[in-house]
Amino acid sequence: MRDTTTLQPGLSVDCVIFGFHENELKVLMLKMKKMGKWALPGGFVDRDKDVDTEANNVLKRRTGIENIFLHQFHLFGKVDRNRPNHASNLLDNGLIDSKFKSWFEQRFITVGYYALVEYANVQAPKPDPISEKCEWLPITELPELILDHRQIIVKAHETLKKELNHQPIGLNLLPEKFTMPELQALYETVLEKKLDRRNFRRKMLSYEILIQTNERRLGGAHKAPTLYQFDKLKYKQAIDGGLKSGW
Amino acid sequence: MRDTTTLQPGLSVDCVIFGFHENELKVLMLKMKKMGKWALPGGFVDRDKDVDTEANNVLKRRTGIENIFLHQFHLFGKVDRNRPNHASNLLDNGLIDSKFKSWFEQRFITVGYYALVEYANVQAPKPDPISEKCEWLPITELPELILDHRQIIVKAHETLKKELNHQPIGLNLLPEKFTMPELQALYETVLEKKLDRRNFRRKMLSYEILIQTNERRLGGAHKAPTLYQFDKLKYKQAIDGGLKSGW
DNA sequence: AACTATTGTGTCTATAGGACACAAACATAA
DNA sequence: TTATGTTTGTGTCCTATAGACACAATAGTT
Repeated sequence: MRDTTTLQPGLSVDCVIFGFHENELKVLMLKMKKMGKWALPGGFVDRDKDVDTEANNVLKRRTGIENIFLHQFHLFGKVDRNRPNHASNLLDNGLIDSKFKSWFEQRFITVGYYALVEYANVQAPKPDPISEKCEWLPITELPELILDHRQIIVKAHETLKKELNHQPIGLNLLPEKFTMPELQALYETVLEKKLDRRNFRRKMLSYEILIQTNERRLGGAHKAPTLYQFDKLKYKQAIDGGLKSGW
Repeated sequence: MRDTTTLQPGLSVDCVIFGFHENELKVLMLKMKKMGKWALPGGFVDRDKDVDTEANNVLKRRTGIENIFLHQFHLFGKVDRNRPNHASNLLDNGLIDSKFKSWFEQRFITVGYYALVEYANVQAPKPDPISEKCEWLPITELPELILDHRQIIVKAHETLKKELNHQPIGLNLLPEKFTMPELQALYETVLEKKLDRRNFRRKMLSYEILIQTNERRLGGAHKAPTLYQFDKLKYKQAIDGGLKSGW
């Protein structure tokens, strides 16, 4: 714990870090020591640092990744969101020193950010001193979370769904090369609904943001699908213009 | 100025209050005494009050309106957004007492909200003690604003454009009864582009959220347009489902 | 009564979206 | 080597929606 006098009082940042693996949307979470509950990676904001900067630092500290898709999506400002026993619980479980108790007892608001990262790029996520581990958890089966962190994740997911129409998110969540079925599985997972295989392909190709390689993904007992990669320039242009209509 | 000890330190709320009048999108602004610059209506958040609550209070204090469309859209968290001379300027112009100077010198973040109100319902907007007047200004010709308030308005306008596809905003910005050309003018103003008169009517009616009255707006040297009003129940359902595609 | 401006209504066409059929190809088993 | 199961790649049909545009109806003005 840093010297709290350099921190902006009552303000924190929490990051909902999304990854995609085995056809599941996952969130990077920390398991608190003793308490057993899970928490979003977060941080406190230095008085002399931008809020965005701290969000980037959180992402860097837990994943080692920099300069990746990271969007602020909501401020959670209810007065009782860390009341009434959060500080006491932290203290009782030996997670903070008693001299910091009053710091944690004050009313806290938190700024929610969501990040899209390539699952394979985060091999060994790093827990913080008060957490016993840092792991990917499927968004569909979350355990008990501290405070309003479940609500924060729900809101992040809702935002991601809406943004999907304005930003082809695949670039950030998928590896360099991927197949059309894999891209579709990502969309179906985020949107929580099935899409027609042939219509999906037609529409996705119509954006003209994909480059077809001459490689195929072998190994399955069926026709080997072609590998694609994003045309990053056209991808950026498509985002700026906004994708026409939705899914 | 309230006793600052009851306030959440370094946190404010600013409201971009949109109105529609004479085919212009307007924003309710305060003109600061002496300084001459204009500012968004804002407020400080009590330690024991929700942030949303203070945003509603700001709206109530300046317009007298309660329970109206009010959405949080962004937290502005750059460390230098009120630096370096804001507190000194306030003091030099006699707008604050010197005992509050250090309070205003701290780093401030602000939560942006935007509101949609019926212009005619705000006849005499109320200035606060440090403002000489409170008026509607056209969004297209804003004078010099304090701090990053221009940027906040731009972001609010961008958000409104995006939301327009998910929420038929007319209900909040127009009077009880209105004509189709008036509704179209609102859309054209918010979107900053012309729409085809006949196609607009067709699409708007297809939502089935309007009720046609048997009244007409007389006075023009031309065919008198029919007055419509919103079917509030269907309006709500349409919002929940999300309007199909955009403008 | 003629004129002007704007509203109300309808048509045509191009495009996009949803439902669906069939051939091609990779791995495995016979 | 051949047959089989499974999934990919491609194309068609139909409908809904969107954009461009023509013409009649009507309130006020001259």
